[in-house]
Amino acid sequence: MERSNKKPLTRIQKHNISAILNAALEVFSAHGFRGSTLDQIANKAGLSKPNLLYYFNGKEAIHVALLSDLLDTWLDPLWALNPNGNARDELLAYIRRKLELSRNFPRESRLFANEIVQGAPRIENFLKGELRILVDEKATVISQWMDAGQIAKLDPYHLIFSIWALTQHYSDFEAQIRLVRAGKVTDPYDGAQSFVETIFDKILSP
Amino acid sequence: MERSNKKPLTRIQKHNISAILNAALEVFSAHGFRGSTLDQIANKAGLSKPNLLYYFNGKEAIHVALLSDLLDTWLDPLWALNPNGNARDELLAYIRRKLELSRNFPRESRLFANEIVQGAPRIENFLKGELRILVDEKATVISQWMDAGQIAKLDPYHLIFSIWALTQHYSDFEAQIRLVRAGKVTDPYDGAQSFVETIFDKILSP
DNA sequence: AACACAGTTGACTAATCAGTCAAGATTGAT
DNA sequence: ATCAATCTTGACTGATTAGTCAACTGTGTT
Repeated sequence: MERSNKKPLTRIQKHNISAILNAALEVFSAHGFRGSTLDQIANKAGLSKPNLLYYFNGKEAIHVALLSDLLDTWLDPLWALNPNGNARDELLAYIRRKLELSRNFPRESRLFANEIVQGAPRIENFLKGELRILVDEKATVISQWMDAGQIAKLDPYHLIFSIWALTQHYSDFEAQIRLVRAGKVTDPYDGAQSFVETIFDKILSP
Repeated sequence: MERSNKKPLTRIQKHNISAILNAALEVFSAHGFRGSTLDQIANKAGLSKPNLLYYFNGKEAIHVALLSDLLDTWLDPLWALNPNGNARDELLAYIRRKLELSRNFPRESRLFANEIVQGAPRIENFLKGELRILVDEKATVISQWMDAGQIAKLDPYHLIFSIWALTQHYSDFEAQIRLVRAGKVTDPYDGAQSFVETIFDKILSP
């Protein structure tokens, strides 16, 4: 993550590292990696640029730290899908968790989106490694639910992608929703949960 | 669009301007505005950088030219939604057009996505102007269809957003789909059309 | 109080990149 | 073939930006 590999962090280190990561998340998610500057990040973190580089070995290192923090969080909701639970309840709970993640961590979601739209150069290994294995595993579970007649028969992969698409749309394309609904709606998430749950309820009906 | 406002374009102008726009679309959609360089674009277009700047007044001008070409195309499928047609047929046709646009113009779609994810700084006026008016108009049409009992009652705005989310996901997040399905599936659009049509058929059922 | 180490910074460097310019090459109409 | 307009480019400039460094200040442990 940062410079050292020895354990104990001082009070000042903890404070500054978290200030840097928070500032970097703000800046990277809004402007992309190339569009962000160390000065912007240092500024937002309340540090000088050399001071920022005292804690991280470079721009790339900050970005990597953010992404690896993020990827674990990203897997969690899908991990929690319980093969022994009720199919519809489990999937709707997954959808709810994913939507909440989008709502509560829009900057993280956009950081991820920026990365993917530009071809996922830095998280290729995560996508075709950990994520792929998890998705395969859960797609199998979903298939079994479908075969047992608990939910409608659909392509389980496309089903998972559709959940990602719909839930992340509200954070990643928030600017579009906000501007198209300008004046009428202040919170882009207004009505999103009930809408998404309603349509997936219909989609999953056998 | 470019330097002059007098009419007739020479053979060389036509050729080079289209080579530049094509190269720029390739580069901007893959790396974002800030992540792209004039050298990359000039290179891909087979021109020297000064020569490229002979045709366009700057990096920004190329980007603006691409975006304004794109925005018209973007409105078309929604424009075509016919208030006097059959609700379900019209909506499914819209979904099909939108998915085809994603499949046939993935670079354009990603250019747009890059712009939105980063807060839509350059197309704010389009979003809260033309697009907003069109969306309001079509949302009203959809509401009337719902009131007439032709399709299920849902929030028409969220319905439109969900169509955008699902269809654009296949081009904008293509890298994710490709890597998660690596080895098993070569074309990310495989099965997409039938999946998307199936679920919207269910969603729209009264 | 003294000292070692953690933390901080102004002033740099080197690289990258958008954009300029003046001079030269090509084109096509006559 | 001539010539004016169009087209092309090597060699620049100036701005921005990632990253360095040596010198300085603050902290907490004894």
